[in-house]
Amino acid sequence: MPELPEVETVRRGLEPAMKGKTVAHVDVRRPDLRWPFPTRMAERLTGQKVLRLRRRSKYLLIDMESNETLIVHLGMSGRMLIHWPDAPDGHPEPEKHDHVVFDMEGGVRVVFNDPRRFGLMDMCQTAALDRHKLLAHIGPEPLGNGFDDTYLGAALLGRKTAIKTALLDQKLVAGLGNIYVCEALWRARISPFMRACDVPPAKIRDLVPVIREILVEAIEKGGSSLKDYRQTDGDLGYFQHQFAAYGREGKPCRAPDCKGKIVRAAQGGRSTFYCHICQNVLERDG
DNA sequence: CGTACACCCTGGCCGC
DNA sequence: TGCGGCCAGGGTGTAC
Repeated sequence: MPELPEVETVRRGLEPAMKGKTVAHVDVRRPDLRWPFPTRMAERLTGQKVLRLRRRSKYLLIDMESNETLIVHLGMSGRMLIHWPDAPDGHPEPEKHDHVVFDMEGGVRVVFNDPRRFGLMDMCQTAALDRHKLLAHIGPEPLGNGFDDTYLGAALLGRKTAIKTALLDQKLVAGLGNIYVCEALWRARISPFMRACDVPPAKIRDLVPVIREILVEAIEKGGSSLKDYRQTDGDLGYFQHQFAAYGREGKPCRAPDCKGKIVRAAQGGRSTFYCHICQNVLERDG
């Protein structure tokens, strides 16, 4: 599902289609996603040039020349499909879950498709983005300078919730979802069930570079599939990465010389994947 | 404030 | 084959 690396991949993929181009037409094909679309969204975007595309956490930020920013969240199943103008049969007819169609000057079409409609869009003054309800309380970017072991140690202090749950908290660190949290804990050999405040300082020091490595690797792999971005299936390879833990229930642990198997357990209503040997999970409490 | 959990939504999959 | 039930899960809202 779209976590930080996937959103970053989408951002990079959209740049050649949108950056520096003027929005010629916007077709809003249903009234709402998770929330109603911003008022007069189509009118506010039409005729405006896209200055740049940014990302904050899992949010895609599209800055317009009008000093407004379009905020896009892909939710669970959201995609941005690009239809280039040189396609032999022109643009295909919109499909059932194509909710917003952006026609750019020059003929490129960008389609927001989201079957489950957990995605959302909003607009706000670019200068006021930091104060926007969705962005104001998000923690530091894991690939930025604000995320280091000093910060993480302080953030986990006194938190009794499981480290798995804590890392999913966007106020603690931005952009991590279920997949990359499972992968990071596996790689750092930390039990997902351990209370956040009980994670030893040495493990916290391990966790910071591990999280960075995993995200960077995932972005690089997403980037390598960008050449396929023109394909109408729009698949960015969300599940093409080689995960070590996520989704590998019952399969052998990939750690060298480890004879363990990946286990799946419910934690906070969602699946956690881990190796009970590497991650030293005894019962259910780390 | 921290913590826990229900809820939103659809498509895919599994078992009967 | 058809159908019910469950699962995926990010973020919000509510309750304790």
